[in-house]
Parts: sequence; C-alpha cells; structure tokens
Amino acid sequence: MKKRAKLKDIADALNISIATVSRALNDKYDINASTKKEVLRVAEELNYRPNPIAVSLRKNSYNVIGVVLPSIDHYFFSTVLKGVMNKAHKSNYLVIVGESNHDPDKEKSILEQFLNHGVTGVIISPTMGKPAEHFSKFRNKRIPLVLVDRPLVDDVDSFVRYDDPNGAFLAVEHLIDQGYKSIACIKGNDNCVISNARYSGYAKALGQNNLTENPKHVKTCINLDSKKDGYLLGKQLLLAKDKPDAIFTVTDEVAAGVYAAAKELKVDIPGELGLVGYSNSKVSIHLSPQLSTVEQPGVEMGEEAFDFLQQIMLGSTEILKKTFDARLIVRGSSTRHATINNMTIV
Amino acid sequence: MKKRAKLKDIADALNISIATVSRALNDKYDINASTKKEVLRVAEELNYRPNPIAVSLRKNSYNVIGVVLPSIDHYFFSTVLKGVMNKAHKSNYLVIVGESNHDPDKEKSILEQFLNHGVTGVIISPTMGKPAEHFSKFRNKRIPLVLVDRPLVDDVDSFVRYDDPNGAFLAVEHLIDQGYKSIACIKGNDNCVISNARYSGYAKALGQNNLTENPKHVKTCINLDSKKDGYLLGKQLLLAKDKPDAIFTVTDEVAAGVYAAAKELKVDIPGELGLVGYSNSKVSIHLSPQLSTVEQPGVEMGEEAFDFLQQIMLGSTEILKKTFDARLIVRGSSTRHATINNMTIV
DNA sequence: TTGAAAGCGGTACCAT
DNA sequence: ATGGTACCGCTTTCAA
Repeated sequence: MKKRAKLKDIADALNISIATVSRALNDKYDINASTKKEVLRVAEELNYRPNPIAVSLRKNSYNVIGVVLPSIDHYFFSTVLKGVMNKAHKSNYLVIVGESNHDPDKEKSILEQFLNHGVTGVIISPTMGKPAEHFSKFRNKRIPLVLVDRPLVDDVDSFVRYDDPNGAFLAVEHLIDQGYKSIACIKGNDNCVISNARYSGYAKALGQNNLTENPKHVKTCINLDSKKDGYLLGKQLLLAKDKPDAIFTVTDEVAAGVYAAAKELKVDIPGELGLVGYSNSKVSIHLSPQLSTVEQPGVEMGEEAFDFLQQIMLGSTEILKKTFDARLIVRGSSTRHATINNMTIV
Repeated sequence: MKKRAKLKDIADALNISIATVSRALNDKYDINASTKKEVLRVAEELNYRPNPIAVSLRKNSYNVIGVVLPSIDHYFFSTVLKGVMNKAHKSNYLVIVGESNHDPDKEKSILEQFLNHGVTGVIISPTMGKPAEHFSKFRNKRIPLVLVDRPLVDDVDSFVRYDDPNGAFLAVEHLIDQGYKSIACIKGNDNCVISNARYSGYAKALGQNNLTENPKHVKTCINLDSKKDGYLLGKQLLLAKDKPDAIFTVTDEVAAGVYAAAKELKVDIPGELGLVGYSNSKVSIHLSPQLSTVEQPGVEMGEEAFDFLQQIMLGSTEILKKTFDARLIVRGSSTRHATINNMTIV
C-alpha cells in the first residue's frame, strides 16, 4: 500500500520547506514562479492530494452538510435529496444523509451524530411539526439549519415549503369547475401537519363556493397502507346513500385505492366520479384514466433549501422562507368535459 | 456563539492534565474512579463533544463511507441506499452520497471527491459494465470498494448483484406454464448490461422449452421514456400479423406502457395477453390487473454491500461476491387460470 | 521569496 | 494513576 503523499514528501523531494510547498499549492502570490512550477510538477508526480481532514482541523471549516429525511425511498424525499445534491456538488460540498424513518428518536440521534461529526449545516424534513428539544441544540450551537416541507410551528428557522393548502384548494376548485357537486375528501392521519394543511384547502374551497361540508364525506386514513385505506374508505363513500360524485385524496396512493374501489363497484371515472390526488407521484400516470394531481417540485425545493443553507453558512442572519406555489396537473380522472386537454397544466 | 468545549477546558476546570481527561473519557482502565466521575461530570456540564476531525487526523481513520448511485430518485437505487444506511448507522458509519446521473465523467469526479475527502470505503453502482480507469485508482490506493448491481467485467472487485438472467428465466417459464405459446420480449437499450442479462434469461427459457425465438418478437426500447417505449413497441407487437400472446418486459415501467397499448386495442390482460415485468416497483401493484414481476431486493442488497465493505475495511483481502436469487411475484397479469391466488409469491 | 515554528484537538507513548 | 509531550497533515504568522 503506497502511502498517500503529503507536503513533506514534496518538500523533501525539492529540498525546500513545507511552508513554501503549501503556498505554491494554494496559489499564494508571494511565491517564486519557477519554484511554484517545480512544486506543481512534483505534486502531480507524487499524485499529491491534500488531506481534507487536516485542512478542516486547521481551518476549522468543513465542507460537509447533512440531510435528514423521513424516508429515503419515498419518491418526493428522494427528489428533494436530488435537488440538494445538485447544488451542493456544484458548490463543492459533500452531502451526508440520514433517514429518520419518521421516528423522532432516530431523528434526534442522527442530528446528534451529524453535530458531533462537525457538519457545517443541516437540511432536514422533520418528522413532527412540533419543535423538538433537539432542534434547539442546533440553534444554540448556531449551526445553520434549513427545514424542508415541514416548517415547525415556533417559526424560528429558515424553511422551504410547499403551499399545501392552496394545492388542495386548486384541486377542489377544479372539481367544482368541472361540474362536480358533492365532493368528498379522504385525508391522512389527524396528527399529520401536511394532511391537515391539505384538508384546510379542501374546506376553504368548499366554503368559497357556497358548498357546505358534509361530515360524512370526510374520511380519515387509519392504516399505514395508503392504497388499502383509499380502497376501503373509497368503497364506504361510494356505497353510502348520499354518495359523492368526486373525491379529493391526500395522496396519489390513496387515490389509487379509490380507483380499485371504483372498478369493483363499476363506477366510471371521471363520468360518475371525479378524482384528484396529490404529489404527482409516478403512480398517477400509470392509473387509467390518468390521475389529476397536485405537483410537488421536490428537486426545486431541495435546490432552494441548499441555496438558503449556503446563504446562512456565509453569514446571513435572516430567517429565510420560501413557499413554493401549488400547481395543479389536470388529467383524465377529473375532466368530464373534453374542453381541457388531457395533459394541460392549469 | 459559545465555543465548543475541548479537552483543555475540562482539564483546566479540574486542574488536571488533558491526558487524564482523554483517558477518562475513553474508558481506559488505568484511571481513578473518582477522577473519572469528575471528568464525566464536567464534560457533561460543558456539553463536551470530541472533535471527530481531530480524532480522525490523529487516528488516521475516518468513519465515513461513500455511496455512488446512478440516480437517487430511482426506486431501486433508493432502496439500495436505504439498506446501506441501515447497516452503516448501526456500525456508526456516516454515509455520503453522490449521484452520477449515468454519466461516467460525473461518476469519476464524485469518486475523486470522495477519495480526496478520505472516505474509508466506497459502495458504487457503476454506470457502465466496462472497467473504467478511475476504478483502478481505488485499487491502487487500496480503498475498499464494493460494486452493487453491476459487477465489472474484469472481475477484480467485490460485488453484490442480482441474478438478472434467472429472474427473466423464471418469468418466461411461468408464462409458458400458464399456457402462453408465443412470448415476446421488450428489452432495454443494447449497451445496457442489465437489459442484456435479462434478455439472455428470456432466450434461455424459450430454448429450454423448445420454443424458437421469433426475431420479430424481440423489441428494443429507444427512447428515454420507458412507458412510452412500452406503449409504442407493445402496440407494434399487438398489431402484427403473428402477434404474441404474452410479453416479457425489461422493467415494470415498460410493462405499464404495454397496458396502455392493450387497453387502446382492447386486448384483454391476462386473457389474450400475458404480461410479466421486472423490478416490483410501486407501479406494478397499481396497474389493473396487478402486474406479475420479478422482485429486486434493494434493501437487502444494500445491507449486504455494507457488510462486505465492512469486512474489507476490517482487513479481509478476499474478493467477496454474492448473487441474490431471483424471485418471481405472480399477480393477475399472467394468471389465466384461477388456480393461483392473485398475490401468491412463487 | 522563503523557512521555522506554533497550533488546530485530539491520542498514546514514556516517564514518574 | 497521572502528567508531559510528540505527532497526525496542514495553514499561517513572524523573522530572516
């Protein structure tokens, strides 16, 4: 195993001091041009690479950021990570990743690990909306922190999020525009901030259009299996006496379950039942008819999150906030009238 | 900003030497119990955390591994990453991630960056099957390297892969078992190792069952959009005079395209057309009928890859190899006979 | 323009 | 059981 070359090796080879070598390598101006050339030549020859650990220790800086996500194999989060990495690599930052699996304790231990490791900043999509004690540690240490997708209620951190309520609002207004009169909602777990935000958009859209909310038309997922929930709750809705003629679901996966229910009950989509999902995940285009949905620009959000983080790392003390606008993607599942092109983005 | 506490702070507070503090903190046995208790107390009080950079520099060890994947938001790769992280965190390793986007140059630069950074090991799913010059650098430096999913042809590195040909073989034999007589194949790009491996399994299954391969029944994807390819090529196949009664596709996404074509042409699945995909991606269960497919255990592969890497990092000099067995998941798209339960895993 | 040396925060050897 | 100190590889100040 050939040892990694270090400054001293170059210095010895040229019979000069390591200080000079260091300067030559780091483009300091007070250096003789010919010396510099020699140094660079030998460095190349020895395949010299600076030891980043030593540099970090000395400079007390470390080009590594941490990203903590609830679930790495969840499509949306993987696109967020993609966005972060895009930008990070361009700025010569390395990205270490941790997966909390929606477990606050695991989230805490990952943050702890990152902290100990000395990351210069952290981008995190917290598992809960409540500010946890482990976040304040970061603030005390003044380590830059940017939240993605789930701002905390105490509102002291920079964040990048998505306009969840408005996405739901647009979805439901669209259904109303298409002539659906009785619009149900299948929401997620009650303590999920995101789900509640979407539900509020649903309620608002009904209100603004003088439709009264029917409590029997609001269902809540209980299982961990979104599709199954969608299937069961969708069936409940479709079998009820005053069955709805449209359903807004909290995710595309839930909507996929409703497709199954509709198929079983021979309910035509979009003729008898209009449907809009949420997230624009891969599933949505594989369903038939294709599912109208609300787009979540994960990559862009990740990129913006890194930009924010970098600004903070460079010294900005402002609390940076950005809310991405909601965009509805209209497809076959909600278009009764042929007036709207199947793929138009409204 | 409160400065991070260091050994000296603790030492000064107790009027002892940093050597003693270090020992107390590191559980060395030759230390007075009461001294140790004091040290721990003060350490806690000052919220002391060892500086990992300094430790790394001193010990010349660094608990960080790198993972390089072609595409982070591709479901299979994200599950591989998940598996790696599962194990890595348990062993107290940090994971830095890079995305090559199927670009060998980018792959190279990421590896370079990781190398410079001083990672202790690398897990990579190479963009090409050919050994690239940038891999040999790793070997020269003797940095542990484990390949995932795509072993290189020169066969000098440890790897974890999947029995792609056999997966295809099982899929096609299953179709034959189900009574399909004329089985087509929609394969991927010709220079994709994985696709070719699957194709070879298809060919082998035909051969072993005395079915002659019909060149017109072998189609190759050309676009980047798998579903579109599946749709177009599926349509071609279904409109041909001697149209097949079953299709094996290189991925589930391609199969999803075939569903679209079948629907348009009013071809019944599985009655008139049997279909088996590959990867068991999310799509497969959202299609109707659900798509039979070949399972790729990404998480397990990632976990095994980390185990291999760790063995090598701990000194093993063997070339470790593991090929995961193929498993077929039989669902509605390929079961003509009701004898098989819709969800049975064979 | 160059060299000597201090020191970043630890670890571990050698004394005592 | 504890302290003194060299050293990991590099940057940077101070002197020459």
